[in-house]
Amino acid sequence: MMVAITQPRRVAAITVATRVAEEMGVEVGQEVGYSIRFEDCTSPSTQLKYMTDGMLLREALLDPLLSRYSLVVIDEAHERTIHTDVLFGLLKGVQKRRQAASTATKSSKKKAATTGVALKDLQNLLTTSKTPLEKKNSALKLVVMSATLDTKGFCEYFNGAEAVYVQGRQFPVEIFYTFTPEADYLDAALLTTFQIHLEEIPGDILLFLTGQEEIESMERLLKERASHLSPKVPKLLVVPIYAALPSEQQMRVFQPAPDGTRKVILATNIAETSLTIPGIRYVIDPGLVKARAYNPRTGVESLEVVPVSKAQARQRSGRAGRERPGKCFRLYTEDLYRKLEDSTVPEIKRCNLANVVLQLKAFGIDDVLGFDFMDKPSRIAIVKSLEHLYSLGALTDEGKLSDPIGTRMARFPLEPMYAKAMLISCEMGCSEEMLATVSMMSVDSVFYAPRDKLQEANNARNRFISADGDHITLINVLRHYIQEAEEAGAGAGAGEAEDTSSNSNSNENKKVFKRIRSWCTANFINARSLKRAVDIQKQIRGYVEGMGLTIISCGDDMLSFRRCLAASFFLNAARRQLDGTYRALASGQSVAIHPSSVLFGQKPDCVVFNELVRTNRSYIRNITRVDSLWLPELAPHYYAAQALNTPCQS
DNA sequence: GAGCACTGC
Repeated sequence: MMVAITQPRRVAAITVATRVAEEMGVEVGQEVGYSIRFEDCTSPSTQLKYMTDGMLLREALLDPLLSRYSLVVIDEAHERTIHTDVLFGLLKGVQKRRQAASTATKSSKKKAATTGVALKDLQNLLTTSKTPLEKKNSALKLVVMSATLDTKGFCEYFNGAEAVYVQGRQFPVEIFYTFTPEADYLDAALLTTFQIHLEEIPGDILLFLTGQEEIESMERLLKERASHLSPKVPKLLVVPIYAALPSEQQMRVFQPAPDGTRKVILATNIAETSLTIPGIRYVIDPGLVKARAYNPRTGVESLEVVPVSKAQARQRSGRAGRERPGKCFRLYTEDLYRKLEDSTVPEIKRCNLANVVLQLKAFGIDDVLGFDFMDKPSRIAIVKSLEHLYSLGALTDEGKLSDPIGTRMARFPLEPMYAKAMLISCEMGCSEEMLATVSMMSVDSVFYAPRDKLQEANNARNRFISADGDHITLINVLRHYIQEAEEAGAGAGAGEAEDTSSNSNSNENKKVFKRIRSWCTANFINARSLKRAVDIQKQIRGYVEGMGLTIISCGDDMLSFRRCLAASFFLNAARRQLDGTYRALASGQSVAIHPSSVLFGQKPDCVVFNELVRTNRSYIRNITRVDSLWLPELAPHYYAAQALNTPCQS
């Protein structure tokens, strides 16, 4: 039997597996391996399996007792990802069932859950548990590793499990607060940066900001001020980093600054946990973060700038003490720090639960409201998700998973609405187009539009534009990309261009990769996003075919495809009002077409959309024009025919 | 004519 160790992120699973394999003197993929989406690096001899928490959830769908594992270790549990929280509840249930099965043959039982365990304890657990675990249905051991200060909550949730404390390795970081609250934190950050630069010993600065726009404007300000520095003062090198930045530019943060130059990194939360930048001695923390918020009543998700939690503030300051002692400047008062929340609200309480509820139903948990969550989402959020799934036909009138629709939907690694769209498209003869659409919808925007080259970027996008809307435009991008990749690779698939296992043709592959990359650059396309979309497309195609369904293209019959979009996304339909604004038909709220849409300024009568983002206004994005009469025709259970057959006045 | 933190299957 194996040991599973989960991580919230893919890179973490790979790097920890690699490190452990190295220390054990084995090759990664043998005794020690990892498993993440699109990449399974394990073998029959694998005993320690590092994986993303989402991957273990997927495995649990196929093997609800996790019978291949004797021990599951949940690492970084304090991050409380949505996957971690669902795993908690599931694993408690699995423990109970396996315990019951094993106590039928054995009488004495040890406590199974432990919080915060050192590696050597872990090894003890492994060795001592070997013999009894050879038996089928033996008890499942569970270790939860968390950097949280409040272990009580974890121990209570895991039935009074014992806590083991491990000293972390970290250099001291001196914390400074402001004496009075700052009226303008950006101005304060600017001043603090130069104060450090002029008064402190060498070492790079990490400044946390809330988003791309803030980073871009701070970059301009810092560069402008730095150009006025006296020539006697060391130079200041400003480097931005955020997730949407193309990877070539992201790499700049890892290059050491030239001698006599101090690097200042302007980062979003990406530098808090996802990546570690060497050379940081100073951290500037304005104490704010842009976080996802969810209003279960309206079902609208939004991004809002909110104060960080104490745990986040500590995580940020820790970034100054990874290689040597450092300093952290918090741009708020100590009193304000004391008033911050202890920890960030778990993700499961801040987002749409449609997917979580669908997965739970697929596990056979019919009473989702009674599920043993460590932090329970609000009742209304769960009920909203149940209604959503019911509208999509995933649930029966009794609230059970419908078959085959619901069971098939749960198998797709997609949002429920996209999963349903795939199923509908197979019946409507345009599954190839829908496959491209859901793949493109599942990744960050592939259009890269830097502010200084906006016009050029828009011109590039015009080459792909469809007058019908964004979905077909995105299909065009994907089609062109795959064509380009095929021409470049002469048979090599677009997705494989980068990662070939054989070395004999690696030069050939390098050439292919280079050509594709320059095509992306020339067309202002984010290569990372598009590569991901191609990977997803391949994976979903496999799932569809695995269900015995066929992928067929409607060719140029985009009318059929748009009808299919209407049939799939009827819950996200909007109609133009007399005053030119739009009304979302399901919620009744007033929305506007986002300026990034190809339909912006086109005034279509009726549209379906995939995303509603709330900023100053509520904007809909990724939109296709449809005929309002299609809605009652294709979704009669949702739209009464008479409600929509009055033409819109224009 | 505006702007989307970060993950994950």
